[in-house]
Amino acid sequence: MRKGEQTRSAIVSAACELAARDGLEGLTIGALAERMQMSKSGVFAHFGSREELQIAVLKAYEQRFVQDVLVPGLEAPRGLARLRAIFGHWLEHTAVEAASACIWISGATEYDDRPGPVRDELVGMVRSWQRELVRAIQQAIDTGELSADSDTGDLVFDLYGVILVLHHDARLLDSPDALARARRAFERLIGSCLASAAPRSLRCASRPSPVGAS
Amino acid sequence: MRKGEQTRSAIVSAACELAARDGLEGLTIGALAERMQMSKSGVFAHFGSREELQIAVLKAYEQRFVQDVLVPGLEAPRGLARLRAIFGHWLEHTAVEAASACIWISGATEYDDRPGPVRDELVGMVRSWQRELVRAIQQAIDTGELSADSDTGDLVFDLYGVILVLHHDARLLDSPDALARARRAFERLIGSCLASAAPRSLRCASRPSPVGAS
DNA sequence: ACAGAAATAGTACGATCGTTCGTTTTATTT
DNA sequence: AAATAAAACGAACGATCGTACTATTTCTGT
Repeated sequence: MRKGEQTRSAIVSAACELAARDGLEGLTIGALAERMQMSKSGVFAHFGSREELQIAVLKAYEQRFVQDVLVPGLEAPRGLARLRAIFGHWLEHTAVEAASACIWISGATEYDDRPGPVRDELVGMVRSWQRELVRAIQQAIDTGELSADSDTGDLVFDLYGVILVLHHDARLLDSPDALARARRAFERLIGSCLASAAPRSLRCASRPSPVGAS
Repeated sequence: MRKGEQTRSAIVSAACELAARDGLEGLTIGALAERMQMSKSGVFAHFGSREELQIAVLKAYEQRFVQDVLVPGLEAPRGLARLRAIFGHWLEHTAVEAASACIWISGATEYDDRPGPVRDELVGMVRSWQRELVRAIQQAIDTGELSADSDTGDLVFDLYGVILVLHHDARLLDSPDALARARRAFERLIGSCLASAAPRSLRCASRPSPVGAS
């Protein structure tokens, strides 16, 4: 009963790499078996269906994502520092993994028109992550660092956009500037939500000069 | 000699719809033939290979995109008005087509790790479109409407991010607020680049209250 | 209307897909 | 060490993939 779980997790690990390259829909049991130097049926037996394999990959990815991005972020104190830390790790996760794609992002376009258990799982994970972001933002509002009239939904929307376009430009367009642009975009977004000293009616909009990102 | 081109364009048109649902990699000649009520070989003969079919779909999409977004945008006078018009049409194109995906966006994640002629074609189109955006932004700087120290590359990056996250949230998450959030994000981005009366050193960042989008 | 060309159909191929089933090997427990 | 359970294999299934080939139909120019 122990050997099984061991190889199963090895299979899932290899499947994550394949799915990062070819997408969850491009993940095939045959290719996975070859990579594991196992028979197709041997691999298949661990999951019972391809869908179960895809869901297992998604769950493994979420676990790693949380471990890489959220957990280290939670070490920073509540408020703007934590929000910066979380987004910083998210940026790094996205940029470092410019070599291997994010299956939440590739899965988004694969499954936005494909109902089923895999899509449901994916949507649940993304929603859960966005809820986590809302919480971090709200805490930064509660500490008074971000302005009280900041729209948390809008800010999550904007932050997610930065990650998506970073992923897009770095991977598809091979843009070497993408990470720097993403950092500046983040700083500008935060800057526009800062609870500044000036009353709102006196404020005006401008692009802040680049400042060191966390 | 005429019937051929006629049915070929009908095939491409149908292929666009299939590719919007299943992605360019999910597009199969068999499904396309069935939808056209033709034989596989009959469809195949028009292209010679699947890759050629995919490229034909990409070209057709670009043509429609330019017709829907750029051409109507060019009717507005050079400068901020034109930039607003172009982005407005782009938003509409993305949101209205929330029913059918953008194959540039889905293709980005499909081909960012898959070299070949299809990817090359896609990258060329996206780069070309981003160049068009840079031009529109530069004109808005030249007219003095946007501040001279605005980074056109950064702004294109940010605008693209807004479109990507709109596509993401509207289609995967079924978010009804996505379009409104995208409009606000655009207004904020433009606002941060406006050549305001105050000298740069006196400016401070803030989220502008929502204003009517074009 | 007829000849020639263009367009479509039909059939088949090898490959790969996810999946099933019975067998054999390997690991665990008694 | 023997008995039992778990795990991996091997072969085969029907389906579908893109593509090659030849035949047949349909269009087109005269």
